[in-house]
Amino acid sequence: MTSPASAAPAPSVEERVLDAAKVCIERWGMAKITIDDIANEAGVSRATLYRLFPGGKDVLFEAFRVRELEDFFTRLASHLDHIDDLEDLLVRVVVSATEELRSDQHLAGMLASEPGEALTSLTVDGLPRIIRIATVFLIPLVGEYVPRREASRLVEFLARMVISFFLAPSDHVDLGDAESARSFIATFVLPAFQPSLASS
Amino acid sequence: MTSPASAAPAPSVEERVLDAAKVCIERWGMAKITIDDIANEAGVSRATLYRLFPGGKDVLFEAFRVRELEDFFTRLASHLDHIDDLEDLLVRVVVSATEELRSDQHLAGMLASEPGEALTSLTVDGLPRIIRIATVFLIPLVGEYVPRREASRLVEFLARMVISFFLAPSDHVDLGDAESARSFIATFVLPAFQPSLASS
DNA sequence: TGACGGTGAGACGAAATGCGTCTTAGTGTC
DNA sequence: GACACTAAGACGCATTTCGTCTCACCGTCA
Repeated sequence: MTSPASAAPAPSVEERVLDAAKVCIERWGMAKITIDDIANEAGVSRATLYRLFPGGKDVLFEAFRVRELEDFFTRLASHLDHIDDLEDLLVRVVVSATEELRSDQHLAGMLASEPGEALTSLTVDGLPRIIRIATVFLIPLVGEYVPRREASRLVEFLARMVISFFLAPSDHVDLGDAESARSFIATFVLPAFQPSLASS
Repeated sequence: MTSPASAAPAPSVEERVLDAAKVCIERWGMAKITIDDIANEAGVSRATLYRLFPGGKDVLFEAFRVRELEDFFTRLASHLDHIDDLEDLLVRVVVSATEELRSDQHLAGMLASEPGEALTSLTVDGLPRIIRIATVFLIPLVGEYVPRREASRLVEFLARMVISFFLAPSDHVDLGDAESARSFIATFVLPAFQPSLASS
């Protein structure tokens, strides 16, 4: 099993539990999961699970969502190398993020079978967390072009727009399309965050 | 909604409930379903559900499985027209049944996420029911070639073989392949049920 | 109109399930 | 041998689910 020669770096117990949570969620949906399901799937006792995530299901689910988001932005950031222009960077961010959202089978399944839960985690409950983690991941990149304070507002704005257009596509804007996204960003984003360049 | 001009013949309450059960099973799996889930999905009160299926979940699930099987054999029988030879008929039966089993997404999902439940319904618990319904559907066809008593044994044998080879494929026999199935039937089936033709 | 069957809503107690904490015993490490 | 970590599972409590029941409502038909 945990062969020392294996390429994988022997996942920690915490990671095993979060992986198990993912399996359970895909199998049964968030609404139907119990602590025991996750503990059994992870091959871990319930006591261990409470030790790792004091607070039970709420804390565990929060950790799960954070990890999912970190994975999301890690994949996203991997598409953002070697870009030396703010507009190009923002276009790539919204296009890649939109593409990834659209191709996320897990998310699609959640939206289909548990729309309430899924929408909540993308809006009222989840959006602050999304913005927080997006900020952590994207500030280092965006910060090269705009002041840190502005960068925060910019990342938040992008996150809101990507999610909004993902959940309710527009007839006029397609953030999954580079052309359309560039036009959108040039019109609605850059003027607000680079006023000195608005007339260029 | 229930437009009178609609082609569909206004599904009965019972059918609506069984449809709802199917939706719930696909969404959550059999292990996690509650009576309320099905009642809500069907837009029916719990009282009505108990009125229709006295005995609750067990009775409802039994009815559900029976309907699924009847659908299965109805589709199967639709592939069996205009065959006037016993061997051809048996080949078509096992090939079509195997193909249908292999392409059944619902069944595949069940086998993946709830192997215990799925296997039980194909073997220890479910096989008698499968054989019973297979007999009802196939006896009229097979009965043209062999006596009724023999026909029952033949249908049962075929059902057992199709399920066995579906669950655990063989290196030597592929009942989804017409050539292979014909060879299998000529070797193992016909000699036992048409001994007079065995040497032909 | 009034009787009647079918239904939704929901109350009810009983049973089952899930939760969170705790204790115990086992295992590997230092 | 002390120690940290864990699986297993018992415990009491809260919640959910079950199965039955009553009642009000609605459409149909006499």
